[in-house]
Amino acid sequence: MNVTEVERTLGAAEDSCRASGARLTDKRKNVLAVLLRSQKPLSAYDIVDQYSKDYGGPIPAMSVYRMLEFLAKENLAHKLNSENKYLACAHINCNHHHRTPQFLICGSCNKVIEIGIRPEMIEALRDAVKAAGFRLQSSQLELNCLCDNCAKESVTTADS
Amino acid sequence: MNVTEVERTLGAAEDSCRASGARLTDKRKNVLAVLLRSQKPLSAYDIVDQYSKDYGGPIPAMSVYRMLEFLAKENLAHKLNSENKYLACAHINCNHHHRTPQFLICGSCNKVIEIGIRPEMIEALRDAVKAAGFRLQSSQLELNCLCDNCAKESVTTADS
DNA sequence: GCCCTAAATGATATGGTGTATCATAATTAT
DNA sequence: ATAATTATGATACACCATATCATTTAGGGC
Repeated sequence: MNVTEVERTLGAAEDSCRASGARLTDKRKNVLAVLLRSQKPLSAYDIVDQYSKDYGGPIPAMSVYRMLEFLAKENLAHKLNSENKYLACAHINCNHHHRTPQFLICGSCNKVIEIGIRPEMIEALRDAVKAAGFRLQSSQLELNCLCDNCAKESVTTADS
Repeated sequence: MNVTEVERTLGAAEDSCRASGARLTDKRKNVLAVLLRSQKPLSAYDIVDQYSKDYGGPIPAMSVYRMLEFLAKENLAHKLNSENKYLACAHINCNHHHRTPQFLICGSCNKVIEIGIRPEMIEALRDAVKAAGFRLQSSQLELNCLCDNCAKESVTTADS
């Protein structure tokens, strides 16, 4: 995400927090900015490193964890449970109604995209779970994939 | 799983390994037995602890990781990526054709069951992923759920 | 503005998780 | 029997996550 987009998204994040009465402090905003500028999901310690590069001073890992927790609660960031990494929500700008996201994770280049699977499909999943004697609590899915780019390369590599 | 069932399942595991030319050593079998006797998924270090209780001596964590890797490759155990825990495959005995499993994880009591979602649903998921420019690599899903038992209790608690 | 309270951040310590590396033991094949 | 492969042990270390207590900062009522 380029600088302009980051700025605009941070503005939207501020609006969103103002609306919900949450305090988007400077450091929380900086952590969000680090996520927004990253092309890939980051671990808490990745963020610590990048933060100190971007903002000229260290930040305690403990604080980063807390800020990530805050951002997740405000729906400004998501946690990838399968990787223990974090990424900015892809819809901070949009006025989309917020649905639980699904993530496609490229196992080769680690690129991740956030999608929204058709609600009917989620409902079918919910039914299947119910039939097994459980209740679906979260429809956040983290799917192990290859992006088309890496899929193409692996074919090329295999052929050569 | 009771003692008799464990014995029978270990026998099936031996058959399976013999068929594939893999070596199910005593310790690997013991690790599998620990998983079979457990009602819940175990971390590698949980297994280290339980192993030393059950077999009267310590086992290096490093070895447990390697044995789990072996068991997973032989489809005798599965890894829950979202929890970094392991459980025995539910179908070692059955002659089921082996499909990629899906797991329902109770967020309250940590009970986990292994299910097989209808292939058509998996295909629909695969299509949705493809439409987003990715290819689904694994159909192993780990779904955050409540088991009916815990769901009932939480309702009761809420009412009282 | 001042004080009080609550919220946010910092500092430190600690435990759990996972892997790299090299050494040793056991198994298999020739 | 010996060599090669595979399995296991031992040690070290890096990373991940949280608990705890101290300190700073922000907001609300006066």
